[in-house]
Amino acid sequence: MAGDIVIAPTDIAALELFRGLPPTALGDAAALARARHFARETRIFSQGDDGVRAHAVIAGGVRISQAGSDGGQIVVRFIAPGEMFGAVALFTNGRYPADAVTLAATREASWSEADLHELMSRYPQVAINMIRVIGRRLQEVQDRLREASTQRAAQRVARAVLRLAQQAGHDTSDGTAIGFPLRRRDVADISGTTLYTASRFLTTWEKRGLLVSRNRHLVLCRASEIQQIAEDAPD
Amino acid sequence: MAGDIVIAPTDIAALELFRGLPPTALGDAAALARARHFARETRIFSQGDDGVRAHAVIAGGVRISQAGSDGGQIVVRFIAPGEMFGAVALFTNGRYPADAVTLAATREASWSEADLHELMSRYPQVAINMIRVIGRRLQEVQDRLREASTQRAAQRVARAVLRLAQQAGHDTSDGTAIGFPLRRRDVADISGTTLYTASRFLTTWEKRGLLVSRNRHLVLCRASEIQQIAEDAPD
DNA sequence: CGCTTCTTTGAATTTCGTCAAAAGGCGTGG
DNA sequence: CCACGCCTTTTGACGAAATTCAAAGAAGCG
Repeated sequence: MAGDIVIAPTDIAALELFRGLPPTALGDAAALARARHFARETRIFSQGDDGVRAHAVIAGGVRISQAGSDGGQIVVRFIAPGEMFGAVALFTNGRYPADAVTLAATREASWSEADLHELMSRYPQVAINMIRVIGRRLQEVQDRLREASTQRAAQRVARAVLRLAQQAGHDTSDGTAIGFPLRRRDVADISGTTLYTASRFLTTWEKRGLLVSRNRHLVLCRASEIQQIAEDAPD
Repeated sequence: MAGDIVIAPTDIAALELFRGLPPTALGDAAALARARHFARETRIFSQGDDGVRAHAVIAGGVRISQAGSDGGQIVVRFIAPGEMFGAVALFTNGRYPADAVTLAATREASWSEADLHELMSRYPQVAINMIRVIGRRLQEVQDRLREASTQRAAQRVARAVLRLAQQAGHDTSDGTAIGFPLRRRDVADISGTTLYTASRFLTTWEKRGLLVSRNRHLVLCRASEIQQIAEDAPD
């Protein structure tokens, strides 16, 4: 299920956490990293686990989801290549606050708490990068919170797919394709709505030619019209 | 409206951002700080402003609220004494992402971007503290996002007042009083519901004796029963 | 004492979640 | 290669929760 693999310094250089660091720092980071490979739909860690490490996706994708004491769950975030995950818990209470499950076959690297602190004290830029990454995510989650409280389901679903395209989209002949597979359930859980409501909107939009959904992969054909829906009220 | 005032190192020592620092560091921080005093309902900064500084409340309270392109707005957070605010923008895009307005007469301190970076490079613990603070807030906002998406209005309002009591509550003869004044509108905006819905629940609970609302100050009398409402479904 | 702001309460409307069931797609194993 | 089964998606009907609109009452402030 989880196989150890080698990791190249060029992989490390592509991570947001180590942006702008000198080659020696990248070498240090690579030397301290534990690299692994996971199959699709494999759990990397679970909510409540201790032994927290700082993770980053090299290739593939990860779904970070959070379940409440009641049944309800949301997708906190999807992690695309280059992004880190699970690291905030190192600085708060030492337990993962959410589940991490691969969306597809995935390569990841991770660092222990001690090693990350070592890297941060040796290269303060790592701490600065981390503040920037967490800060951006804080602002993004705050935006989503505002949307969840003030906007309707159609707008939230539209914004969610736009954000995903921004985060992990690559251009194809017929539009912007989102880099990892998403079920309707995933779209619902990141939009803050139900499977049924998300399905209704996506199907409607597909019939209008705004997007295409093929084999759990979304392709946005007319992003500007989806943007319209995100801003206006209509369904 | 805004008057400059002196600031004592003991005030600095009480700030979450400078926790665990040696006295010399506190002195440096105090020397670089700009301290000011604001009357009630005064705007400290506005969404979109540049010239970002890192702020902290010494005494009083601040409402951080965010408005979308549509009319809708939410309260992102209330800032109690000792807490920082407005600092994340220093590491992201250099513009305040929200409005900051005083809830009551308030003393605050603030640092320029250059001075904060200076303090961080001289005392790395400041950067670590900042990561911890932002990390905690990220987790808190994620919790609220999950609640907004999966729980009903009654539960969200109940959780909001419990969180506020936790954050800024002090015990009195008849229960836990929240340290700053809150209108129904404020409670609604932080619960992700409307003024009317929030009012209905609060008056219902007040009639049941779970809490008291006097002159815009909330006092939680039976926190355990409010906790019940937050966990169960009933109104 | 009058004005403004805040709060309460009622009634109608709407959105969205819930439940149920059928149809589709994909991979696996025979 | 086909058939079977499981997972995913679609679609309809219903109901409940909460927003919206309206208006009156209460409270603080000058």
